[in-house]
Amino acid sequence: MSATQISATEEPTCQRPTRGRPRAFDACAGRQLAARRFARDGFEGVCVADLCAEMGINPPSFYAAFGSKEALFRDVLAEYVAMTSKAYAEAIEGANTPRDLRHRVLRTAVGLFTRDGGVGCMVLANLMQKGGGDPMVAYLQSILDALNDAMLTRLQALGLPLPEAEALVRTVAVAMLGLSAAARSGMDRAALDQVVDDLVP
Amino acid sequence: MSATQISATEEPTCQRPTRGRPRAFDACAGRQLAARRFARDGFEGVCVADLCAEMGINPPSFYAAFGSKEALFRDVLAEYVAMTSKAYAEAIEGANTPRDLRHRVLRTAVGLFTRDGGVGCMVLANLMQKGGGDPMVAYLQSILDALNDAMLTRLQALGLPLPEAEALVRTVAVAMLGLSAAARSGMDRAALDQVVDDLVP
DNA sequence: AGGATTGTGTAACGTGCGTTACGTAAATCT
DNA sequence: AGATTTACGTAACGCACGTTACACAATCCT
Repeated sequence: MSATQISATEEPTCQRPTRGRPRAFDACAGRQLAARRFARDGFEGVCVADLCAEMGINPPSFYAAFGSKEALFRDVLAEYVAMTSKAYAEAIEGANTPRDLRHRVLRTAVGLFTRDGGVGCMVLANLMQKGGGDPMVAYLQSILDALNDAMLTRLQALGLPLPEAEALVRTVAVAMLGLSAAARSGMDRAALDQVVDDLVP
Repeated sequence: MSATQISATEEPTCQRPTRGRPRAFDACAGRQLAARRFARDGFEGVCVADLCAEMGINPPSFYAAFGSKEALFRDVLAEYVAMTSKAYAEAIEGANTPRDLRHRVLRTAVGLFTRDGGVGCMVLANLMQKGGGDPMVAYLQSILDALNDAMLTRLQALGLPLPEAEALVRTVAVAMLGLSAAARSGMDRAALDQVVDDLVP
């Protein structure tokens, strides 16, 4: 909900105004670079100076292009959520039994977590590293809640009673936390897939 | 290895010199408080000023008593590792089948993670939040490696071939990462125990 | 060409953090 | 009592970080 949060500076497509001096760097590539770093190191683990250095720009160019560190994070997070939630939705809709849902969702998660060099989940990584009082945590948690609700609804539609469905959702959530952390720490896709098979009886 | 790292300022027992002005605060209680915060928020998520405020002291007293933030972290981490590794060793030794080992270790982990208000694992929480280049990560990883080696040895002693044993160790490691993060985010012991039962077929 | 608009580089500001200098207070030892 | 040892409180330092002022450069519109 509250999906009317608009990018602070640019629309999703990287079109630029036709007047004035053109940019000397690729802002879209910069966003991708930032997305990778935010997923790997978390919001607090990334500093603007490093991002600027990796993009080959100076701080004023960064702020002109992205607004602020937090605005950039919100942008790449929104794009990440849009992409991944679609993948999870397909996994959930395609599941025909509770066990199948568990397996499909976890396999999908592994596929997402091992993209881009195996960096884990941007949402989970930031949830795991932030303190409870942070305002951003509420938003990250709401993203997770949406996924859990989707799983719960599907499991009930498949005939699973509520208590068992909730327990299964918790199990999948715990497994995803572990898979994300393991992917970030370097475990490769083959090993993670084997772990999923081992975790889904 | 290299176990001769000695506490920067005090021996494990909280004995104090008999001369000079006595302390106006309980350093042992302060260490416990710090241990809880380091496990919950990670090394970087704790600031010295907050610790001082919670202990009711000023920074110079903190440094006189504990040496530095990092020295205090090493101290409480060493104590935590000594305590938990004993618990894990008992779980591993008491296991009679691979499935039993898996279940015992994960149950032990849940018991440890839900102590002290459900704050997760101090080692895993800090591993998950630190970047790869950090020198402290190597030490934290070596603690994990020791646990994994102990599991691997026991599994082979139980007759499990190496590839399967390694895969099972990876599965347990991933599950522990998830359980620690879930405990930190507020999942209670009953739910976590149920998750463990669900993850151990 | 000349003005308007947008981007860039240098250099700095403010804040929060870990840490410490320094003078003062409270205990023990001779 | 005086000297010595240890701890405390105030205040500050140095550094890294997010962020911005300001002057200059490059492009588009008329």
